Amino acid sequence: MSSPSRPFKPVLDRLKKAGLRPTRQRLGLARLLFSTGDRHVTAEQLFGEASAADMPVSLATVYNTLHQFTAAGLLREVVVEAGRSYFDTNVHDHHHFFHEHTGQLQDIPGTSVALAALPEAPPGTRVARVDIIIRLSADRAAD
Amino acid sequence: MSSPSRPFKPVLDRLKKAGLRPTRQRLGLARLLFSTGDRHVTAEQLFGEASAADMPVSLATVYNTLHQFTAAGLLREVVVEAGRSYFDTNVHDHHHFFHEHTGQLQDIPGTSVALAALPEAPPGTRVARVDIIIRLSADRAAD
DNA sequence: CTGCAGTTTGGAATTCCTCTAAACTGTTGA
DNA sequence: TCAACAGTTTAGAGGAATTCCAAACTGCAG
Repeated sequence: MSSPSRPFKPVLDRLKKAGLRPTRQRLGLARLLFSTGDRHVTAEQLFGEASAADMPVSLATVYNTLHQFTAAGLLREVVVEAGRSYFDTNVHDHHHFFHEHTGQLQDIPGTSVALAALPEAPPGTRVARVDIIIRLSADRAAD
Repeated sequence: MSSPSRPFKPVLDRLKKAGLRPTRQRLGLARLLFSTGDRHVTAEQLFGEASAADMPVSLATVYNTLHQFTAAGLLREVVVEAGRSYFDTNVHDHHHFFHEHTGQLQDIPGTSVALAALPEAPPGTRVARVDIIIRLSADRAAD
């Protein structure tokens, strides 16, 4: 059988804390998102996984849920390609490799990238976040 | 009045060098793009400017041209928001402020931001580019 | 001037995503 | 337990940005 609620309570609690009613759909999507380590998914991908797992959910709900989770701090949205949003289950401070040839996004281990200097924010603004994306292409043969 | 070909030959030459036939449309768009210092434009914006300047050009051509210029190294594409591409006339090594509240993109002066350490590229890949985007929000009143 | 490869174009098509109004469901309180 | 309502879900329409397409156009070599 399926074992519905494994390391599940934490997520359930976080949903409640965020004021999100723990519905069948949200719990199902949360399980897909959070039960296999860090992930980077698009809405379409997650929708596909849910369908494949016979978890009836509409695409609109997948979008709603991803945005609600993001607002609640359970996910982080990463923009690397025009016209496609990735959602990252790792909400800690970190940056990304983006494989341009495959469209794959990958976390960069915490400390191996850092800013030497952060410029001052223009007057009237404050830094909301710093995104660093290292774009990778397939290696050309040795020079 | 309008003085059609001021600091124009350089662009014309660059187009030729890139194998792009210097057509009416491409020259016109190049003038809009390159005659007023560094800019960050979207396709729709540029299309609007061309229309306003009585420069007949279709939206499809604006898209084609922006991509061809980018491929030729005259422009650089910057992705900060899902579903909208900015094209930057500054192709030198630099990074960006992004004003989340206005959608405005702004160059960060060359040296005021730099990486302390660049992680090794995963096997089989090489670093194509590093994008740093500092996202700004409106300053909340003094803490 | 002619011919053609390279360009441009309007409109249809596509892709992602959001909106809407109606149906549904967790929770609360009697 | 159960009614009732606010919060959710949903299918499909709607929308924004971008690409595709096939026909018309235009630099440029000869």
